[in-house]
Amino acid sequence: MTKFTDLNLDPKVLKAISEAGYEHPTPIQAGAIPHALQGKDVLGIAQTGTGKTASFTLPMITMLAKGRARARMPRSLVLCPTRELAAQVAENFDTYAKYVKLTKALLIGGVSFKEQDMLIDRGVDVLIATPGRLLDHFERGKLLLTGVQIMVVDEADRMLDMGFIPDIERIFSLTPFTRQTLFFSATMAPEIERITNTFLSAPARIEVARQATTGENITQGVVMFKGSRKDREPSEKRRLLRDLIEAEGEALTNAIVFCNRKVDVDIVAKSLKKYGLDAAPIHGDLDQSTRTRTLDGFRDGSLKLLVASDVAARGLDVPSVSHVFNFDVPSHAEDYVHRIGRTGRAGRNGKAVMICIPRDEKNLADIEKLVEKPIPRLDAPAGSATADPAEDIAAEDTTASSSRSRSSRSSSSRSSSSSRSSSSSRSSAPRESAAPRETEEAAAPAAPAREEAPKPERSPSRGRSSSRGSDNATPGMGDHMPSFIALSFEERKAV
DNA sequence: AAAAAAC
Repeated sequence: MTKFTDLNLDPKVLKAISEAGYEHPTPIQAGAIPHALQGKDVLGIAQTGTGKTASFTLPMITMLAKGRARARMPRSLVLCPTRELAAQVAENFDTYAKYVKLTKALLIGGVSFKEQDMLIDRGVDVLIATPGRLLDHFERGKLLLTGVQIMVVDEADRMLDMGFIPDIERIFSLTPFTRQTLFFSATMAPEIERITNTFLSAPARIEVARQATTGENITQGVVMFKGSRKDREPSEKRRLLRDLIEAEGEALTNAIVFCNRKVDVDIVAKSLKKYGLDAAPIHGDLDQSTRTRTLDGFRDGSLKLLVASDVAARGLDVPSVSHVFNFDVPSHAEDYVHRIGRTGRAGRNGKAVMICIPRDEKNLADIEKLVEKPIPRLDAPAGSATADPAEDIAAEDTTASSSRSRSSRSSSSRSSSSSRSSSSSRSSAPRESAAPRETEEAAAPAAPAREEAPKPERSPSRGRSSSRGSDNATPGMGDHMPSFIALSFEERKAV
């Protein structure tokens, strides 16, 4: 079995690796690092969670350890689709370049130019950036990319989804064509294939097949749900979500709740909070400091429920969560796999529960086709979905501004919009006392019987803090993806 | 149809 020490990495890098508790490279690392160190282009086809990030940071640090950066001319460039992902890569450099003198700058939107400019001015070895902000700096004449020796494109297929490909092509054209390119994508869509044919030269192609399929350690289920009336469906659906969450009891240590739309992320987070659950929203319309704070809180365990848009579906190195709830059926079947892949990581057990309303049945069918097996239907927890229609109108009221004047009880909960108070009431309170229901709807059953609830998975809810270095873990190892995801585009079409 | 990312 290959060890990091077999890989010709700088001794100082090896020291940092070993201090981080790693000994054996993951398949993508073992495959990519030797080629990268030889100066070859690399085409890595791998999911997040395969140790992909270290497969480029480790050789980069080794190669950049020699030489010095010049002002405004970064020696290497890493492009990421989202700000969080870029920040994560930067952290990875910090970890492994601990004993190497390397300067880096993180160029992402949502924060001030000033500090970024200062760093660039001084000269950086590594530039980690999202495309928009990078080009912004370039257009201001603050940045020269002609000194880039190594360029990394991370999560290229997601860049494609987000319409970044023209930017990427432009950035490619600003760097010397003698550069070394390390290119990573989870899939090889035709457009991605075209880019790699254009900008990579004779790349070593490393394709990582996932060992396990979705099933093994992630228990999946879907609750088919129809509102008692069309206009009541949203609030009843939120109630169902609460019941599903509470039905999990102690087995739920932390969870991500995915919604398809940003407004719903806000509404659902607000609704959960209103009922005493420890929840906070994250999506791209929130300012960067809030996003960072929320994510940090979720990582360190002080936040239990993260309500998220697909900003968090891919790539984020969130600690293994015990549960994923799909409040909405994702409309791209592949997103389902990415979302539920946030649980059951590193060999632990996870549970993924989805709510499907009639309108989403087509999308559900697409998902089942993609994962090649039916998702078991679950019964709603007893007492759910039948009663308590008018529930938390106030939560909706924040966004439905037009109807706001009509609703007499809307004023109570509007104030705290998205600010995640750092108050002490972080842990979830019992719902009876927490639900602020002074109105007549309060007559609805407060504590439904739970016998029919989906059985809580026995998940070994160990301390999350140790999640990174357990067992023989290698960076990011161990979240399980269905086998199809590792197939190339052609192979998948054939299925 | 929506999310993400630039000011």
